[in-house]
Amino acid sequence: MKKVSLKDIAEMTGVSTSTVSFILNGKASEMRISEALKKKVLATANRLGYQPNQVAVSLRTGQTKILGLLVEDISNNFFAMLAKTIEDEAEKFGYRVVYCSTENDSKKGQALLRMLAQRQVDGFLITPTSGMEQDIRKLHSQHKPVVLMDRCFSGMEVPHVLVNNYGGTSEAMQHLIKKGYTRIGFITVDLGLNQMLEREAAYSDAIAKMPATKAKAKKTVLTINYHSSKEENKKQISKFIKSNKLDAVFFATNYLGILGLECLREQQIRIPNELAVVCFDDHDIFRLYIPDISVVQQPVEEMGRKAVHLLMDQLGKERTGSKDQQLRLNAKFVARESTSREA
Amino acid sequence: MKKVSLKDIAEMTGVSTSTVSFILNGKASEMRISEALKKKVLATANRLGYQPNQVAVSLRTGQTKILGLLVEDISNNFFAMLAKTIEDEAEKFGYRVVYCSTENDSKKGQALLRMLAQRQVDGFLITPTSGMEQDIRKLHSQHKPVVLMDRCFSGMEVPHVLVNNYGGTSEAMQHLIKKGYTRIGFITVDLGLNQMLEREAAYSDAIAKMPATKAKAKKTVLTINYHSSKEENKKQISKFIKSNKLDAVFFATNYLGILGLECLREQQIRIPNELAVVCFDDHDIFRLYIPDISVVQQPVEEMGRKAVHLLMDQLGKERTGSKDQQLRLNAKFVARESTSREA
DNA sequence: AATGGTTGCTAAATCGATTTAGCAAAACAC
DNA sequence: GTGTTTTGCTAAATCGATTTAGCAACCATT
Repeated sequence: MKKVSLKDIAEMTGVSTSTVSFILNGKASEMRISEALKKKVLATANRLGYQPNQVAVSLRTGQTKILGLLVEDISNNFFAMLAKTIEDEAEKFGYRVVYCSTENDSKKGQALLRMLAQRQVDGFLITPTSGMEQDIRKLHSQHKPVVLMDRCFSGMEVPHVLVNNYGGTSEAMQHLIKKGYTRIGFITVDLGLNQMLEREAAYSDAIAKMPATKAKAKKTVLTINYHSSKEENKKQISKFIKSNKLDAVFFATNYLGILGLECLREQQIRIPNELAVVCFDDHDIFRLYIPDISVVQQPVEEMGRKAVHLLMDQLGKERTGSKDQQLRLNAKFVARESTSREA
Repeated sequence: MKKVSLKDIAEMTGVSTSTVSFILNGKASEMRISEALKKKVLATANRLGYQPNQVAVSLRTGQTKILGLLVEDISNNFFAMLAKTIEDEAEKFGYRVVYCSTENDSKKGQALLRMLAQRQVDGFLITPTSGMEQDIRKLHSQHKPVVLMDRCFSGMEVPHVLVNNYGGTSEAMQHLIKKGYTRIGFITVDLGLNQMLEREAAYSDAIAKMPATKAKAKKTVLTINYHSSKEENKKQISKFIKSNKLDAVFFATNYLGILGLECLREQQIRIPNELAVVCFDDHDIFRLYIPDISVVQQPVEEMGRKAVHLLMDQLGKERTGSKDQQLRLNAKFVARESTSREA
């Protein structure tokens, strides 16, 4: 059982490949192919189990019907969910998605972008890392359809879908302050990503605006080194919490929060009585933890869907009303037990 | 800035496309291309930023250098980890991996298999669902390289990498029995997957062999409906535990365990004092939970690597010593707090 | 000067589809 | 019976690479 090509069917039925192609692509009547011949060709195609070679189709049509999705780490829940919604949404438009993880390594990111370009993907969906700015600019200048997600570069006119990091963080900070926490720390990561900076800015502003009665409130930030070992980072976190006598801590992203929980567990620090915890970005772990952890939820599905739509706009799939090419979606604070200490 | 092709370079430098192709593929000396010309072509290729069109290359060479990976659900941690190791390992052999999730839907699984075949992937890595048997047989009979992982069909001669489900489960059961638990329940899912059946068989055998002193020990199994709602399933679990007065429960796979934790949390059942918990397959949540959950760890990395190796063997990359085409790797029980009640 | 061997490069086929332009035969018009 | 249309189909170009077979031009040999 070898592979069956158009030519095989053509030879079997004694017609030309053109005719077979027309029939199989539903252009039989348009091309005035007789009903009898159509039936015959369809039947043998079916019998032989013909499956068109997409590689050849792509070469000829110039379309692969594939989108490239570049995320930080596909095994991180946030990106896995994002990938899933994107895949489902893209399918509705007849596109497949191939995912790649950059692991925050700009060399790897560049290599992957190049690889996707060589594979002739029809469009790019990217959660960029700091080193990718040049490459993305280049893609965009070559008129390749590109959409950025979750983060972007200031001053870049590329379409993107972001989250209202500032608003979500502010909301969470208000909650902590209202609950009477005064020594609130902020733990972030040194990737220079602008969504992290926005979250930190909201934190700083919230601290600065704290009622004067709580006079001693001060900005207290720990910036974790992304490439350090887990153990080293846990040590840092525990030292940060203890030496600053914090009563609450805000983690800027989900893996920091998870690492934090691991650290608190080892240090036997009780949540929320000894320390309140909030994390940006929800996760099964936070929902299931005892006590469950207050979080700022990101609109993952909406982000994925909107991103695909922005890309389809560029691919000429003119969905109705494609107005703004740069979106910002709202994040939502969800209060749970981790921020409600017993009176 | 349009796309640059071989032909463009050929015209710019005044040579034929053949020559350019030879040079860019490192066959310059083999084809006795003069050093001067080689330099010139390389220079202009570089200057124009030439990137070969992989679609064309694939069509011509008959190789896409792409492997298709079909898993149950890429957002499930186990499969995400598996995908990651596979991706890394495949890269060493010059292959890219595209992942797809079947979501245990055999229709979707078939559609994905067909799609991957049409895209001319060079090989398949599959965690099959029960409905895929026919399709996989067909692939194998067409001499397409295929490797199954995690599960397989009895009597199928397709290469695969499995886990010693029976051994891992037995080990966990011994542990529970030694700890004095007597009313041990088993919760599985109705997908008819053989790895689940093996785990259940180990459970049953362990119960049957329990010391006679613990006379009342009886097989107590709940089979969850995969497609039921989460709420319905939680209700089932809670009823199962209460009505059977269980003192320990074994979850056959990670999402059941996670669902179980959620359920126990809502029912305010304390672990391990009221109920001991063990789950097949580790997860961040189990490691971080308070108390942390005893699990049977699967050798994910090893499975991924071995699977790629089995596939490479079929692709003729003759790694040294490719002996057995059907592997079974050991699972390891890890005792944690969830199975050690206070005396 | 004829022969043979290198050297350095190219023409053309090929992979498997799509699509444009056009051809022969039949049908119709008058 | 001749001219025009319509019908039903096909030849050939094309996408962008790889690769086989082979052609000139030059050199060396006798």
